[in-house]
Amino acid sequence: MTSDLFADFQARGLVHQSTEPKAIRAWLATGGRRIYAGFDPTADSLHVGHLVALMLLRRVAHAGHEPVALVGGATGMIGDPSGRSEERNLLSPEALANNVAGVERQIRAILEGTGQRVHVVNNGDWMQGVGYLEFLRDVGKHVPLSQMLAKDSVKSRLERNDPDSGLRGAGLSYTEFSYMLLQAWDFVHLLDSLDCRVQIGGSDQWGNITAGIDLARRLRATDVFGLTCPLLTKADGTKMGKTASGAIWLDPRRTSPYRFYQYWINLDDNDAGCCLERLTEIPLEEVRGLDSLRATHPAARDSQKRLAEELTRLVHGEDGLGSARQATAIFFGAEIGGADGIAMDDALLAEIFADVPSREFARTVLDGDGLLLIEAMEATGLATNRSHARRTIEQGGASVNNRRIADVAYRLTGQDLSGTSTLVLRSGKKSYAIARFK
RNA sequence: GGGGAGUUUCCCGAGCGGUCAAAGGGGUCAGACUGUAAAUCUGAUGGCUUAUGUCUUCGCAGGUUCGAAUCCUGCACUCCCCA
Repeated sequence: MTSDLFADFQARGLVHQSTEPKAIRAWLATGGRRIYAGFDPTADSLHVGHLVALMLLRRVAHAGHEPVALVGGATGMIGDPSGRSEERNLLSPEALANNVAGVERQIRAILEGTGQRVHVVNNGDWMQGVGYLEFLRDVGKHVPLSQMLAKDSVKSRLERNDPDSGLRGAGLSYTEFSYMLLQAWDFVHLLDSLDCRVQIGGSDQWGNITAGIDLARRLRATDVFGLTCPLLTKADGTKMGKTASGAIWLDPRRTSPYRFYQYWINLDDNDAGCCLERLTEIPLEEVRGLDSLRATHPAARDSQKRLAEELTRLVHGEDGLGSARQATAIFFGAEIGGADGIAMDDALLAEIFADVPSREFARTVLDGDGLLLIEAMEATGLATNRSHARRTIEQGGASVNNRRIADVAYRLTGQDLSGTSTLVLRSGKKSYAIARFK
């Protein structure tokens, strides 16, 4: 099965720059080609910002080609200066190995199931044994300094002055300057080992990609291609996937499926369209349909719902999507436990309320008269003091297991537990706290 | 060095010697509305206990008063003007 991948990319707004569009298109017209994108292991998990590249590789696979995901075990030792204003801190080899393992696992999880052979390679594997002198002779000799200096990633950093000394060009070390040579060599290596002739990446990778193309031409006298996609940004200019509380990660231990799901649900109307195009595999006609629905019935937020559903399923699986939905129902007021509420056990509650502050009490405080709700609210931090807690209750803002409690003198007893030892307190609409009784 | 103005509860900013826990605005917290948005509207907003109670607050330290955030003295800091 082969389709016009290049045309598909264009239709979905995924082409920013490319070398020889006609040649790429022709090259991709035959199935079984190998196309690569690189991922730097700067953390043990990828985040939302990496989704565009991951989805590009999935499209590659669906078009009948073999995706090659390169994890930068070697380049991660150096740090890519592209798109950064300051020198990076170097990672320790141990941290890097851990990051590589985490990133590889995530890439495999997302690319498998496409029915295509998936190559996940680590440039550390072929760079480890290469000596410095050897590299300078085999690679460095073939790269003109003028071209290296002309790259935007280098130029912008060279123009930067050191804030303390005012020294010109203090913003880029020789180490990071050399980064592009490594990435260029990766391309040549993948050309040799896998006959991989296309590298794709974000628009900030253009310089590194063309460096590889030049090197391949000089060393192998053969044509290879490069393609970049626009960096995904929000309509207000801020980065996609960043929130006030940090990045949205793909690892559920860093960002729970619920929060991941919520990120997309809350996406601004202006940003939903391009996300549907670039981050999902929803057919374009359907995307257009959602676009017009969004214009006519913005309140229904079909686009956001669909986006959240597709992406949560992709990243966290059907189970993750299920728990995200359940958590959503509960977060937005569904009653927990009791006759009409959603049945819950401690484990499920712990997962759903993973990000919520919690507090442990002795089980015995629930015996007899029980624990004053006011005290529980203060102890869990839902209220800064007892007066605040009392006020909240008086104004109808307090609930236990999502059941509103308006009685200031209410006392919590064993009857109020929703799991075997857990109880969910809420103040206002979205401020939750967990009380555990052991 | 000389002259003037100021320092108020999270912030800004009113505060007649008693009726000031202290106007008003912002913020914050709740409620209503709503698209889990924005805007809007309502209530609350020192602590403790919940009553028409009590304790702590108005730069710091003293003083005058039955009684002061409000008057006096000294100290600290800030701002403005003239040199």
